Amino acid sequence: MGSVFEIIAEPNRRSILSLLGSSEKSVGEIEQQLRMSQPTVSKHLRVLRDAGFVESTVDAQRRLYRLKPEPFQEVDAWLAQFRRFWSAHIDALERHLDRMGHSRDDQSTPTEKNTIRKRRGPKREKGKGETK
Amino acid sequence: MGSVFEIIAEPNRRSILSLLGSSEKSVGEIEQQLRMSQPTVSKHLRVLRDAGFVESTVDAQRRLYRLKPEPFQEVDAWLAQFRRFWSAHIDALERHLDRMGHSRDDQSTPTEKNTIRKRRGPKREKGKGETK
DNA sequence: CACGTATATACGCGATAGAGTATATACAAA
DNA sequence: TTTGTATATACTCTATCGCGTATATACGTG
Repeated sequence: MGSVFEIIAEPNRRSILSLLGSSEKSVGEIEQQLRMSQPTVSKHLRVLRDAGFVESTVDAQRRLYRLKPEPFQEVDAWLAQFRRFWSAHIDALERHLDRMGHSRDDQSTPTEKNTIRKRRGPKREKGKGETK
Repeated sequence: MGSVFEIIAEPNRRSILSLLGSSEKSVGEIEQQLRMSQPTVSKHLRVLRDAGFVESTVDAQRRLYRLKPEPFQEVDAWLAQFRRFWSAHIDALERHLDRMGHSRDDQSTPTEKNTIRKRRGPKREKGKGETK
């Protein structure tokens, strides 16, 4: 599997990562708390480990998995190129997040606003709302 | 297509987003600069617009696409839960990012670094190495 | 050693995404 | 209107993903 983005595209994998965010866990614990089948958990963990998101240590028959930071930072690095851009739109953003029922406890940068509208003369119509 | 993560999982879409990061562009410009076929560009733009990553205005026969900030922030919000975790590992992280430059489809990381094996019975060990 | 537990892997299946080709639509200029 | 340009969509094909089922492997205990 290619990039870190493809890795975190899978909802169950994101759940696993979030779960491991609190503390390291065994496969069985993950299986139980997330209500996924054991093979499914193992396979996702395999993908996550190959991608560097997690690492494991052996404890008797158990494997304890925990997060590794690097791939997250890679995502963050990609996201960084858009930060300056969205910082001017935080208000609209909050509406958006509220609407989706997401909790946003982030700590983003509030800074300048560079809303550069460069529309020209009206041509004829507007029809901007294409099918949604 | 479900989440924002699935949207940005596609490499061509990430390229489009990065390109639009500099300034708004028409389909033709994207097609040319990224060397993708026109239908491919249009379809990706459709996906991106449906997901709220971009919006378009009409300029004669052209459509000018530009970024919208909300979905990026959504990704950022998810990432936030891991920030406190990786901040302790910045040094290792930088090595990681340096090393991987930008190569795709690479997961060569030898994840078997500190595998604390505590078994004692020699049982006929099979390749614990992750076959990939 | 046999057994139970914990985890990993193999295999087949159904769903779906992305690309290519062809065509449809919108608009402008002649 | 006809033609040319710019973009969107329909359709088909192929590859891959994620799951379930079944089995293999590893380990501790009796």
